[in-house]
Amino acid sequence: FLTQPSIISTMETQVSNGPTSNSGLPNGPPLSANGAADDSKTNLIVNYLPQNMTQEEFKSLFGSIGEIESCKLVRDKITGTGGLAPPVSLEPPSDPSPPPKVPYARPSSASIRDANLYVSGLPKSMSQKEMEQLFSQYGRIITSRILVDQVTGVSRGVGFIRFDKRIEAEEAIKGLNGQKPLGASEPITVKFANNPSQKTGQALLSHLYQTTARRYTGPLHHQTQRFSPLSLISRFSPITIDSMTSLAGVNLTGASSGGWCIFVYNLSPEADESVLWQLFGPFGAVTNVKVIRDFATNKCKGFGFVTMTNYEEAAMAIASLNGYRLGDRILQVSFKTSKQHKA
DNA sequence: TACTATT
Repeated sequence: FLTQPSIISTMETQVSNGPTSNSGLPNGPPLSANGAADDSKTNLIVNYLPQNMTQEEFKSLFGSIGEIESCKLVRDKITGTGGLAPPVSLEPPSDPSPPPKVPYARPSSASIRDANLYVSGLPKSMSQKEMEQLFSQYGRIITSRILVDQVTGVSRGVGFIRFDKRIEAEEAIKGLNGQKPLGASEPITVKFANNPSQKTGQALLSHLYQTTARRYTGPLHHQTQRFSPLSLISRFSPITIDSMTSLAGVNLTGASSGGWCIFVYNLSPEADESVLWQLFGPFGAVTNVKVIRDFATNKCKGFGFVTMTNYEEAAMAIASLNGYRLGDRILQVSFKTSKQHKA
């Protein structure tokens, strides 16, 4: 049931209002006091659906369980890809009834919107349970997650907490943002999470910008280096670099399941993602670029990150772009290290 | 001005 990782992420939970009219049939949805359909026990939310699943496939999946009154497959507004949160309405459960295999959809209301928090700087040793314990003092947690490296399974120090109510999330930010968890050496950052569809749009626009810009600006001058003999840098194998940096007391964290992460320093305040695409793209497969910006000014803080799939191409990009003059600045480019630069 | 992280 799990999907392949993709740059196309699914949309934020979007719960339909479900059935609004009573069918009048013996098995129809129960009515609340005001006569409106009570779908609290018949409306389900289903996450992590395959992105290519169709409405028909989704319906037939649940149709084998019971009669479906209505169902909706929620798709990303921008990409049209599916994958999340179609409310399904089934006949009311018998009493007593077994617990549902998928959670009931919560009734849609303004008070539960924007209650999702993004947490970074978590100690790598902190478990999801421990994170929940930290946040549970501020309210009822609906969902939580800690992002992990897909290969090693180790925490990336980043997670999500969705509270039942927005005011609970606000209180958690006030209480925990910038605070050190018990025993932690670094403070955590707690903020409202981005809406996934926003990020999807940004990624698409970056890509679009990249491909469109290339089409009209013609070959970049780095492009020839893409075909340079790789044997020249073969002595810089990952193992060699690892052993060298271990001796130097610097940990490389450039390598991960997502590819090789490159640290780019001395970007101008006006730098944006497209400049990183243009600089690194000619050297090979670039899967991600990120310019780090100041929250208040939205200006680049002087550095960014580029992820490249292949080690040889990443090494060639670093060898070529470290010391490269961009405008009036000399770039410093290296594999990302785990901590601050050491001389 | 020196190391992110957005299910």
